[in-house]
Amino acid sequence: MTTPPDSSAIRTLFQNIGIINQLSGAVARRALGSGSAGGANMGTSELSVLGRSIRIGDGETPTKLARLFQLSKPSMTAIITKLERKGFVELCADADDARSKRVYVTEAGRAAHAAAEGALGVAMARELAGIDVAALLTAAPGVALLKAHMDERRNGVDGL
Amino acid sequence: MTTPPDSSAIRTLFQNIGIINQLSGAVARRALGSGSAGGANMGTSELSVLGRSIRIGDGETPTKLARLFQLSKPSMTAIITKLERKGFVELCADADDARSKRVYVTEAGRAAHAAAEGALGVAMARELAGIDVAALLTAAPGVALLKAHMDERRNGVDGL
DNA sequence: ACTCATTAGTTAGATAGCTAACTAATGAGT
DNA sequence: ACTCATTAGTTAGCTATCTAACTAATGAGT
Repeated sequence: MTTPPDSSAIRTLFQNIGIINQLSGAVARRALGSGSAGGANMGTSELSVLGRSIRIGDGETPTKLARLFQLSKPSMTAIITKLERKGFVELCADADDARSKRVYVTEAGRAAHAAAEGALGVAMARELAGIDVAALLTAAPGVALLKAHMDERRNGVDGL
Repeated sequence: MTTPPDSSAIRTLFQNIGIINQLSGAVARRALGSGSAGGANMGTSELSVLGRSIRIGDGETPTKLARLFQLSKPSMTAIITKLERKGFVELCADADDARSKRVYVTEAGRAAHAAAEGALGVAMARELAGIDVAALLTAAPGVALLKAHMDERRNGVDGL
């Protein structure tokens, strides 16, 4: 009973997810890297952090951001340091809690985000050209379910 | 027309895929790492290469394996070197083509593979305990489609 | 008001993937 | 038979992630 009957299908699913992740990462890296079309020279994680801070609101703590993206705290430190060096975010001390910092997006950060989003959108559209988008999106609910399940499992497992 | 109307849903899909990949990688690493339950101390890529060579047949060249798993040639060199050091595979020169090598799985490799598969199966079953497997598998066709599409796109893009 | 477990952030070191560039062998075109 | 583009595999160096362990601040329990 340890291994369900569908284990082969599930293994294939995870393997395909791994390959997709790898290939899409390569596409994104190429788009953001030293791109001609407004490429802003940032990594995909940097873009995600910037995007969330712009869309939903900045002033979050690094640890909160690490949790949101399911990244370790050291990884988030590294990402924020890179963004700060580029002048895309500013780190301010939290008035109430001297342990915490708050991340704010600068104007330069907003501009870089817009440019990078544009470049990435173009690259992804090109990458997905010709695919049956409706068929592709049938995967979304199952994937979201799996992500939510694993999120829950993880939370509380180890030190974020 | 560069950015389709569903771009937000697609972005979420890719983001969820990235998180799933990361979390499942952590689960697998824990299961294979220094595991008590027959943990064979190998990485997931090593296990995949071993598994494919056992199930479908060994004697493949490293480059062929790299293509099959959509990994770069240097990565495959690293994986095979690790497997060889552990005594799980043997590398033989190809008689017909002096540039090529052939990868054969040893008896120790077969045993290690069985142990690792068992440990991983248990870990994955535990990880997925309580999930709606049928709902999960509704994602499989869409994911397979996307993987196939990106596979095709990639082939011929750069030097494998 | 002390003590001590918890939390925020960082530092150090390991790992697995990548690209670029190299060597050696092959084979196609002249 | 030469030349040269292609292919197999490796090496070197980069990047992004991780875990483990650390410091400093917080706050709950006594």
